[in-house]
Amino acid sequence: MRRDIPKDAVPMLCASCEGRNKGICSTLDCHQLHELVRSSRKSAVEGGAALLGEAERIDRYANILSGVVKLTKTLSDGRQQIVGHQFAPDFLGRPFRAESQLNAEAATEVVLCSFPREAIERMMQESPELERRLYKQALDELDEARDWMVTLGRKTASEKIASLLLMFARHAEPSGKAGRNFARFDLPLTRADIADFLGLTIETVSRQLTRLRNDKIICIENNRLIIVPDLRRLNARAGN
Amino acid sequence: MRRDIPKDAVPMLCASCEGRNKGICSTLDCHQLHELVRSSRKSAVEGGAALLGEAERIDRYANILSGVVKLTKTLSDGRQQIVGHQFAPDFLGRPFRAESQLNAEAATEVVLCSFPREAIERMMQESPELERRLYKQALDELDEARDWMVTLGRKTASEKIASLLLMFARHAEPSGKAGRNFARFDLPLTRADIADFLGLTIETVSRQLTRLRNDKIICIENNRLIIVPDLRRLNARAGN
DNA sequence: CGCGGGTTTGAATCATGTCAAGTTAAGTGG
DNA sequence: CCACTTAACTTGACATGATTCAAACCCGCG
Repeated sequence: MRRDIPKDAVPMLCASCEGRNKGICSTLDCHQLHELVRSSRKSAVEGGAALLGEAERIDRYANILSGVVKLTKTLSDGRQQIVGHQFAPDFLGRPFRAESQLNAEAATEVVLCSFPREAIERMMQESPELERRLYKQALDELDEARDWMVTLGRKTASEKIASLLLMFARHAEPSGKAGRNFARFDLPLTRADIADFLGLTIETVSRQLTRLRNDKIICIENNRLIIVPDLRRLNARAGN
Repeated sequence: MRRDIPKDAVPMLCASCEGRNKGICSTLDCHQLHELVRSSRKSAVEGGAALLGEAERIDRYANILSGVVKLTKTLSDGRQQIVGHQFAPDFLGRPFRAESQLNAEAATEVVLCSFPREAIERMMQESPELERRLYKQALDELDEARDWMVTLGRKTASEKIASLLLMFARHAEPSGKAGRNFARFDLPLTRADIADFLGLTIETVSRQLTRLRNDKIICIENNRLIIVPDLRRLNARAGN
């Protein structure tokens, strides 16, 4: 390996990186970090870009440094369903499987730090902390997927919309106190995306959004910026 | 610890146990197995029994040795959704969280081998193989949950029913060649369970089942035993 | 100015839910 | 062995929420 960089310092690339602070890299020591950096690659992609296709070979995993990624699945006749969203500093990838079972697409502009599959898998062998960290993320994603199953299976259209807004309100809130009762955020999804996520049509999404607006639960500016004056009222609409 | 049992032998309890062969215990050596056995408890519960309540403290995890467990979530007004099923030799539990976010209920008679939470968590620290095994199960469950999200969000009632039957056909097939094109199995769920899983009503479930029967895709005997003469035709109905 | 993507709105249709009877099958007790 | 009960399931008629199809709108951009 290389000698010229002090082993006890964090690589420059990582010093100010969110992945390093909160993501999976927080489990790595300086040595491991240096090793990973050697094969890692930082990249930015614009919204709408495909990151990974269904049944495609996976050769790189990545950390999401900023932006929102949507995970989708498609039926043979074209019906589509979003099965999850990932935010910084999530890890993007499905260890132990060579082929992807879903599509990953940038919903907004996304910045990634990617590394070869083998690098992560080797490091996972060496570092139980890393593996545990990944395990925990998988469990969290599982909890989340199951929550959405309830929403998809049992909620009405307007409850679905309210639930979605609530999720983004929680994620967008710039780690402001959790107790906050109002929210203001950019919806990173088109109506079509929302429909795909909630198992609805764009028309129904549109109708329910205007209903929420008429009832003064939300304000919509520029079709994208959402303002929720009273999160409790929105929560009530979400059926929880 | 005890001395009279040779450390290099598999504990009697485990010798013929499915968990030992295919479950998480397959990652443990004899020593670890002996340690776990000391605090483990084998139990059988009849169908319908609650294994774990929402927001309940978790103090024991378990291996499922036989039977089917259903995992459910409930909205405040009583609407219910099944969010997953577990079969032998799955591990039942949610590490790293003291409170359950879901209900677990025996769908059929179920035999469990349970152990204290701490025992597993300690052993997870010691054995990366065990942790990896659990991680893999979590990833599989995540894949499955996402598959069902597509079904819940985008499929019609009859496609949902067909998908469910297909899942049970796959799980029930006693590891007969995967290439098998017909199946015969006991439906371990009531119509109400099916409805709760697919986000439908029992009436719709009943109607779609009779439709499948009229179309000769399935035969139903005793309201419980399902025979599928041609899995490909069923698969076509499932919208894949 | 007009063009196109994303969005909203309206009216008609359809799938699924709701409500209400029946049916079947499995006890249970006389 | 025969009521009687009960739970699970089926079937029918009707109501309704969501989709479909069609049209209009809005707004940034060439």
